[in-house]
Amino acid sequence: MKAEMPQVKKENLITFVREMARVNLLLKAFMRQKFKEHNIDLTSEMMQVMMTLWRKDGINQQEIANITVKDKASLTYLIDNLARRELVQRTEDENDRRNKLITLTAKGWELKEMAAPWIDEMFELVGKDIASEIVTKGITLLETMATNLENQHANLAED
Amino acid sequence: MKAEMPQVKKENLITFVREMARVNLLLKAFMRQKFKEHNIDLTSEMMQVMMTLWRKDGINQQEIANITVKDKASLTYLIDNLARRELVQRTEDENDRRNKLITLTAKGWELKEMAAPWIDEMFELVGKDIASEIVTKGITLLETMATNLENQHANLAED
DNA sequence: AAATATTAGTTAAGTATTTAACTATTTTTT
DNA sequence: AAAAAATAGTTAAATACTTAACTAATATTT
Repeated sequence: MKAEMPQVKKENLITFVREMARVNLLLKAFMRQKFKEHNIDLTSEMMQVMMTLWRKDGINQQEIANITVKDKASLTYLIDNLARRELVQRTEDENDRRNKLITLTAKGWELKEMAAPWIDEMFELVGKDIASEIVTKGITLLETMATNLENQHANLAED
Repeated sequence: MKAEMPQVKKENLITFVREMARVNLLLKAFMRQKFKEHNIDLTSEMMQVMMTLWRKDGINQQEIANITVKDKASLTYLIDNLARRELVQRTEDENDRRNKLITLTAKGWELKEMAAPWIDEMFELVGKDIASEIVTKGITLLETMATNLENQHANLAED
C-alpha cells in the first residue's frame, strides 16, 4: 500500500534540500575566501582530501573517495593535483598491488599547521549557538534519508 | 569572548556535512536513474530548473539562480541547454530590459505530466518514516548554519 | 542632467564531476 | 588449478560549475 504523504511534507523536503545546497555553497565560499587571504593555491575539493588525510594518513584512493563522498575518478584527478603541488604522494601497497596508498609529504603536514586554525574557526562559526544534540539529530535525519534512498530497490520489491 | 566548542561537536559537524553530501549525491543518482529508465535527455541540474519553473513560470534567470542556489553563470548555461531542447524559451522583459523572462513551452509542461509522479515518488521515498516535525527542525538547523556563515563578517566585527 | 553604482545576463578559461571503457590485481567459484 | 567475478585505479569525453571580466540597462547620487 502506498503511503499517504501530506503535501506540506513534500514542500518541507524541497526546502530542506535547498537549504542543504545553500549551506554547502557557503562552506565552500568560506574556504575559498580563506585560500585567497592566505595565498593558498588550492580548491575546497582538494582541501577536503587534505582534511581526510590529516585525520587518517596512508589510505588508498577508494577509501578517500568513500569518506569524501566522491567518485574514484574524481579522486584520481584531485590526487594528481595534490601530488603536483607536492602535498601528497602515491605509493603502491605491497600487500595488495591494486591499491595506491596516499601519504602526506612534509609540505602536506605543514599546510595543516597553517590551515587547522581557520578550519576550526569555520566549524565554530557554522555551529554557533547550536546545541550539540540538535546536530546529532540532524545527522540521524540525514542518515535516515540516505538509507531510504539506498534501499530504494529493496523497498520497491516488497510492495 | 570566543566560544568554547568541545571537540565532539566539531566531529559532529564534519559528519553532518559529509551526510549532506551523501544525501545530495543519492538524490542526483535517483534522478539520473529515472532519466535513464524513461529515456529523458536531461541532467538533475536541468531538472532542478524545470521543477522551479513548474512551480513559478516566467521568472528571470537571477531568480531561478536564487531558488536553485546556483550561480547566474550556471543558469545561462543550463537555460541554453533547456532552450535547445525546446523545453523553455527566453523573452525580454519589457518593463526591465535587463531581465530575460524564462517561460515553459508546451513541451516543457508536458514533461511535468510525465516527471511529476516519480518526483513525488522520490520525495516520498526520501521522507519515508520521518515525522514532518523532524524535517522542520532540520530546516531550522540548516537555516541557522546558513545565517551563521552569511553573517561571518558581522560576527568578526563585534569581537 | 550627469556621473556613479547596481543589477541581469553573457562569455571564456579553468576546475570538478560523471560515465563508460579499460588495465591490473586479487578473490571467489567451479 | 583454471575460470569467473570483484576491486582499485586510470583515461577520455561530455557535462557542470566557478571566477572574473565584460556589456547593457536601470537606479541612485550628486
